[in-house]
Amino acid sequence: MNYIAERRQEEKERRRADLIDAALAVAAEVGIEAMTMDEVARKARLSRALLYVYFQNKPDLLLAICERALASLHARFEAAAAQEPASGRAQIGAMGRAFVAFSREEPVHYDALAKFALHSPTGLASDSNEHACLKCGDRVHETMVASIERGIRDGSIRADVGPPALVGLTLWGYMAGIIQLAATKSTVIEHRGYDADRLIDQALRLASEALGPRQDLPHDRHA
Amino acid sequence: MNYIAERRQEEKERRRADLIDAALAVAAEVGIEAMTMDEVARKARLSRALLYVYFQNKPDLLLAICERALASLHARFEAAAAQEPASGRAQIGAMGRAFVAFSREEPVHYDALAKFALHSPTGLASDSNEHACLKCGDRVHETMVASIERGIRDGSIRADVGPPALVGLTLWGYMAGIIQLAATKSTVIEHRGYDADRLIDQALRLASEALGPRQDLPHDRHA
DNA sequence: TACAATCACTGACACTGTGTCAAGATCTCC
DNA sequence: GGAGATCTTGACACAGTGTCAGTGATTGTA
Repeated sequence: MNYIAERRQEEKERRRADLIDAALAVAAEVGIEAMTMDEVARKARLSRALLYVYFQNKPDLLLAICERALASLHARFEAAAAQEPASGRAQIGAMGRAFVAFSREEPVHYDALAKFALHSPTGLASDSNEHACLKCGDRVHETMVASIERGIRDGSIRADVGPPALVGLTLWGYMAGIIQLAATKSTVIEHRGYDADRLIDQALRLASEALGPRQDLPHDRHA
Repeated sequence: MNYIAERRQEEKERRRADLIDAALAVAAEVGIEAMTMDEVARKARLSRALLYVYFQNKPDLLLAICERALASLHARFEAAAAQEPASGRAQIGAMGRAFVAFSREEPVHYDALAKFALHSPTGLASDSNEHACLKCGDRVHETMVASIERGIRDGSIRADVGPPALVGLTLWGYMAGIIQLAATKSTVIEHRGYDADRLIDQALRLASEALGPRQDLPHDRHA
């Protein structure tokens, strides 16, 4: 019968999700770098071999984690946009802060993304986890672009800032770089007399000012 | 005698340098990720065990590569400052372009740094390679800060931009993020209708504008 | 020159982790 | 109850890291 295959499909997806949960749990304990396939399998109370039925290899499992991470980040960006209806620029600012909160509240997700960011996509099958990640990334990007376009329309972002898609990529790059710096080099930053929070404030403010109209109008208040 | 120990010391340093050269050569062939200690030893025509006399472990060898990378980057930054005597802001812009050139002309050095950037310093012995890296990073930072301070003095950078040290960290983070994005996600960027070069131009321009005086003065020309 | 001490160097080993496969266990349907 | 599909695993081969006892070369000493 057909509904049997359907149930099996659901069970498969459920188990896949469980395995990702197990991987996240292990990564939370020992760090994503030190996580081994064996520990993940043990945490899920399955044999290691079965893991390779659900994920091609370890990088593939990490990509599955990345997909979740990007989905979560996307949700945070949407929420950020929703809670700042004032202006497009305020939305972008809220997304910056949301990105920071994400990196702190979901460190494993964040670490997975940071690792993912190091590699170029190998580009192949459209059913791969990698492809799913790029799709998720697209959605995040679209969310940013929508707020940038809105900001240009409502005047909170200067029109000559550049093409919205390119500005979105730029801001993503800026924030990714800053957050990585703040997350991994806090001791160095403190050694220079500041701290991660001040760096992030500075970075958000500078970026926001860069987007805003050139002269200090009342509009420019909320940096 | 004493000069024997001295010669041995020199030989040791020479061999250490040779080993790093070998590592760089291997990394250039197979990528820094896939490089193995065995290949490095074979390239240097030594046993693998000897490698562990000169470097504690593989990460330690990578840190030695990072130190070289940072030294090279520092030299590029100094050169950038020297060739743009016009203004502090122009110097900073030149450093941004120098960073981009570095990432493209010394990909192995760049990759080592990008990997290094993922980890927090473990902070311990002051004779470790890690400590040497942080020292080198300090020098790079100082070079940036000097140009920022100069820019504030000569008026090419607005005085209320923030504390120079913090601005330096911010710009470093911005550029590191953008370059990583441009280097690893060029296919994604092209998929959105742009390319790595346009992203970099946009990022450099936006950052430079953020530093400059608020209204478009003639000064603002060289973005 | 002999011979001890120190240093440079290596082969072989133990260990950890990945990915694969043949075969056993379980489920489904006739 | 048994054929066939599907799920699951133990055991294996392999690759890479890090270590150490021991060999051989170099230096200082009698």
